[in-house]
Amino acid sequence: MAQETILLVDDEKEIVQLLDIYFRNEGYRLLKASDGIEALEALRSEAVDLIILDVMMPRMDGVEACMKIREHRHMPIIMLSAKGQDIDKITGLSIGADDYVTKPFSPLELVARAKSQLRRYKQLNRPAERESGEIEIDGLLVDVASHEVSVEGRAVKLTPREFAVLELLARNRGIVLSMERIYEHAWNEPFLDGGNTVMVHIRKIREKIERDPRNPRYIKTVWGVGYKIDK
Amino acid sequence: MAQETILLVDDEKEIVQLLDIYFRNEGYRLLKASDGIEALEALRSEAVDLIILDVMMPRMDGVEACMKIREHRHMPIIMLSAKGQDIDKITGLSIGADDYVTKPFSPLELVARAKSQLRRYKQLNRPAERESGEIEIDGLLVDVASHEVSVEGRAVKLTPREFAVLELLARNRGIVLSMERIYEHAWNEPFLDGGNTVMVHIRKIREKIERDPRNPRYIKTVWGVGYKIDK
DNA sequence: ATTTTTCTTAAAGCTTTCTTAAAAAAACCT
DNA sequence: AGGTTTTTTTAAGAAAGCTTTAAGAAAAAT
Repeated sequence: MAQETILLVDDEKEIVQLLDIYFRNEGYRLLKASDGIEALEALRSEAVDLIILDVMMPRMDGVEACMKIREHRHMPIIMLSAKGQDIDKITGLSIGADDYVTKPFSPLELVARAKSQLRRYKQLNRPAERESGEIEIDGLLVDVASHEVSVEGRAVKLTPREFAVLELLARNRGIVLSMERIYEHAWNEPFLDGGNTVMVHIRKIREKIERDPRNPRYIKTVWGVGYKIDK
Repeated sequence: MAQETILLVDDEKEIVQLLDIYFRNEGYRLLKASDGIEALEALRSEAVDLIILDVMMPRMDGVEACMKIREHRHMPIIMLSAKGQDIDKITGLSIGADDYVTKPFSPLELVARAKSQLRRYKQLNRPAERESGEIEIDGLLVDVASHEVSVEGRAVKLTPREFAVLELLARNRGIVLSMERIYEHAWNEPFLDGGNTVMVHIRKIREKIERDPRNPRYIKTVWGVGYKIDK
């Protein structure tokens, strides 16, 4: 998955530095700007997925920057405001921000809110991603929406991981997938050790969907390479 | 597909201007009215697919407008309300809005909810125009309009939140909904912490509608994914 | 302002799932 | 064929996820 970029706009060095650590730690790319003008410039040259804007800044404050950005861009914006800054006044303006956080705030909370906004934004951009909800292979039916699998009409209960592995293979019919690729896709984390977790899962899946696991009809072993479902 | 039309009713210029950008960008036609009276007029002369109504407006407020519209029309209505305005009532029988967003709202969230309502109504008008305001599942009756629920004829009293959760699941039969999605839909706010509030609510609902909560007939747990009601 | 209801939080207990390790089987290579 | 490597199979312990309870906080009703 591509790394997401966050633009943090604040003139207070300490805050920027602090948040830099937190967002980096969560795997985001963090761009920095210290006022509205800089922010607008940064937006011209970089692809940004989310903006965090402090309200109080020199040259161009957060409110103005927010409205300017909104004229052209629709990525989520989170506003940072100080306690005394009368939140109601800011939020009442309907400047188009998506969330508001008051200082002093917990960095973790801001990270959580940022994540939440990014999640929603991503979903919005691909709503019709019903990825053809169902995959049918011979007599094997994989229904992503309901998370159900059936073989020749008989329902089969798979665990989350098993489902992820089977779905991956089913979506890539005819393509051999290495253990690494399977692991990294289905587990969503790097494949480090040389464990045989994936194999064990394949075994479990076969046990459930194959009539004769020794002679699998669906998930074929490609010796020395990986697994695949034939086209 | 023909362009869909949204009628935005709000007296606050900034909000209208802001949303104009968003909905235009998403490919909708946006009509504007600044109070309930104008809204009703607009409805007479134009074909509208969805209405967004601010609760607080001069001349005729959103609540009254909503009720008036409901007398004649069957179309999705989303209310913009301040926090603390009896939300349960807004989506309840007397007022009859389909959804609501509280100010200050995230434009992205409003767009997402608008899309969701449009999708729902389109599906409703196509296969079998059966929105008697009731969803029937096996022996479970969910009355969307009056917010009443009964099992095998016996009335069951659910709290507003419980109802929101059950309604969401009932409207999405056969689809697994994650805790996140359930929370964000039924609570109308971002799911930040990893709390188990949703689970506790599910438990309460089961206690009320299931004969044997351990072996639920309606709300099924999908391990590691979420909850669903089977189709 | 008080009572009642609803919601949230936290923790304990239970169930399911995942991982690990090791032995057995199969495929490959020379 | 014999040795080597890779995959399959098993089983048990560890980890993760779900359920249930209960008590306090918050919200709503009176």
